[in-house]
Amino acid sequence: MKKILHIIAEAPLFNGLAEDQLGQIRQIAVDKFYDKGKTVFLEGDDCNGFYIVADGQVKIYKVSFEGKEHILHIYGAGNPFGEVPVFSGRKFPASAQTLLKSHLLFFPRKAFVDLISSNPSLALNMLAVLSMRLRQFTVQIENLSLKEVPGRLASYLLYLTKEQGRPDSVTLNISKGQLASLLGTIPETLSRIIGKMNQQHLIEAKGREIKILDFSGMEELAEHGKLQ
Amino acid sequence: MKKILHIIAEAPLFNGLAEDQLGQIRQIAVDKFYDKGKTVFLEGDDCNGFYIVADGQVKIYKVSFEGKEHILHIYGAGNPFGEVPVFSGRKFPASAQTLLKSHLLFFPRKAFVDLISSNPSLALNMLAVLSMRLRQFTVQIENLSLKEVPGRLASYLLYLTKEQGRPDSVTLNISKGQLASLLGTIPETLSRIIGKMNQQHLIEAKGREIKILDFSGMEELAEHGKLQ
DNA sequence: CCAATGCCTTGACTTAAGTCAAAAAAAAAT
DNA sequence: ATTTTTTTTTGACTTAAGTCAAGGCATTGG
Repeated sequence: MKKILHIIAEAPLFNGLAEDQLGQIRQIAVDKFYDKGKTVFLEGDDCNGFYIVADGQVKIYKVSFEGKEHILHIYGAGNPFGEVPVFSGRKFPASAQTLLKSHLLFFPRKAFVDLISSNPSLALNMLAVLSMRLRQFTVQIENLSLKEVPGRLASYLLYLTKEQGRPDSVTLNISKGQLASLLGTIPETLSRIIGKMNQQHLIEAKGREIKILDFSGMEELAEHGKLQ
Repeated sequence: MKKILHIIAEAPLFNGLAEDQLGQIRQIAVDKFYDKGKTVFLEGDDCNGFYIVADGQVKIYKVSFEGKEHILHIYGAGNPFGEVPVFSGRKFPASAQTLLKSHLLFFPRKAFVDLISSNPSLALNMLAVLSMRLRQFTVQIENLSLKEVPGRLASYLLYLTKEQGRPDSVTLNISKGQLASLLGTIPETLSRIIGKMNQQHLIEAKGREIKILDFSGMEELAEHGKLQ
């Protein structure tokens, strides 16, 4: 287990803060440990603070009336989540569950708000993080409303190549069922589309390993494409 | 034309701030006037500040490769927009255009960031505004990915009844074509769905005036419904 | 008053993607 | 290793919603 202070110092949210500020933040952070598949909070729960992933993986999701689940985000180490209701209100707008055994840092609402009130640079960092989130949401809404599923999948795979730093292959870090949910579709549809992309030599998918055979073809698909 | 100071004092973003703080904000606000249908900024433009609608109406939208437009938001008096890149980066993630003759207040980036740095309560207000935006986006994504168009329309109409304070009738403040774009669909589909809702005596639509005949039926549709 | 423009609706058709059911493959447990 | 369970794929079918094209309606201006 990493030292809390180290994790805090590495988190983008607290990037560039002075050492004594990091110390103050450490004071209010609470360690929490979860097994795989455990609920961190549920939509509608009262919010008494927010979390940062120290280690592991957490999904943020909503469930429809019929029980259909849609994953909004998947967060790994360094990412904060649940920070929205700290400032906007009292209830969580979505649910959170661990996908892996996870170590989370919990920041109690009141203590954190007090801290921000006396640390303008922390406030600015927080504003930057929320703005980035809004930007990502804009992209996600654009994807959902302007693109068909193949385009969304292509976008996601290209995003993964960037994140994983290899231009010609990616490794899915979630199951295909979860990926379907993240892309706003269902496993059957996703499976068929991956099959088609294979056929057309755009990709070569074997389990969770996916080779990108035609990068520019995928880019075209992500931008404005349909699959024949 | 309303006094700038008055508009500032009324805006939710600056709610609860002390008088001298409002004075400081007024110092940096710049008046801008636009005719109907004018572009305020385009996606990809460098962001040198953000806006608040003093009077009129502004749409925030994205355009797909094929030229299909999707409206993300429509903002009226009191609402800020374009504040995301002030904190997250340099480019606007979407475009903005006036729907009506509008009076906007412009807040230059640098001056505003300086102001926030010395005003923790302003920072907290700003955090609350961004959090509310994130919450709305969550709802919008949920709508787009979990509901079909009739459900999204029902949600929107019910939202309008709340906003306009009448439980049994609403007035659209935008054209049906724009409404279609806001709901992530096209005018033809919207027209057919309004027709069906009329047939089933859920609503009675005449031009931009829509009577809600069956409120609970609409609620059910918004929550988990399909139209027969 | 009538033309003209933009907005909305309707009809016929196509298609992307969902549902249901079952088989196949992979992963986990015994 | 073999059973059990979960995940993924495939097939047949249905349906929501998009496209294209034409017509109707209404608002504005000559």
